[in-house]
Amino acid sequence: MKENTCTPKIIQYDGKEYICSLAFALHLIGDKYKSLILFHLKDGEMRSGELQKSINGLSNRMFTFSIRALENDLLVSREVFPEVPPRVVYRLTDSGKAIIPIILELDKWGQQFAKDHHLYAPGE
Amino acid sequence: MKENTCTPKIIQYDGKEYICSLAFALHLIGDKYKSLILFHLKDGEMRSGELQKSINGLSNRMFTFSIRALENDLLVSREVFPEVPPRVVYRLTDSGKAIIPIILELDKWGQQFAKDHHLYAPGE
DNA sequence: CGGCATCCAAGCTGATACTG
DNA sequence: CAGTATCAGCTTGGATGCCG
Repeated sequence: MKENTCTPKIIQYDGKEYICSLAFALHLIGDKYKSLILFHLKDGEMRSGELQKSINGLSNRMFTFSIRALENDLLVSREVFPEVPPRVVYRLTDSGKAIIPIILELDKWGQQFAKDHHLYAPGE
Repeated sequence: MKENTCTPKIIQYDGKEYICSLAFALHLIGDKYKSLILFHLKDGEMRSGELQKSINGLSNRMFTFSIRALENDLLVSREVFPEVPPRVVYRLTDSGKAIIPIILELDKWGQQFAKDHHLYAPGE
């Protein structure tokens, strides 16, 4: 096997192979909306609709898709209350909580980069 | 504007809009191969072919595409030596170096997750 | 209210062949 | 050696409509 990949251990998950833990981590949270969803759950549980609306430009389809993946990957847990109308609440699991500091760092880095390169929209 | 996005400041870059610095950061490094490339440059400059071969499964087309984007985003710099055959060397810029610790954290998190959930391929 | 299914357009990606 | 061009298949993601 190749010795010069980041962490040269093959990870098998959900029928796919990842060449290293970094590639795997990116699969888990690197999608367009996944880390945004995790970010918004950092302060505690949220209702489904509330969570979806909190992310600008997130369609219902992609929200369902992303939150299912996060749930399946055990980063988020889902609780359904048997009421009418139905109520669904999402919260972070321990693995999900563990990644929040990294996401915050990434956010900070993005801020710094945007500041350094003057990318903030005028008037914002 | 929405108040409840992660860092509620619109970033404009390269003709696109990002709802927050986290979404922007993920655009810069969240692709399948970009952070792997950055990771492999962390210990110093590398030649083009050497860098490409260091990443398992990276086609020439995607390597060119990714490294061009990283260069355009000022995370990587490129130096061409006027020789025959040609020699091209890539290295991290300061912005690129600044993100390495975050990538390392992400890698570590992925390792931990894989360990916790027994995802490492047998015999690896 | 929560969320699934279908359709379809747009973008991504690998294979291959080619240039300086 | 480094990089580009073209094409075809797959994936992504939004819009819409429907169900419990």
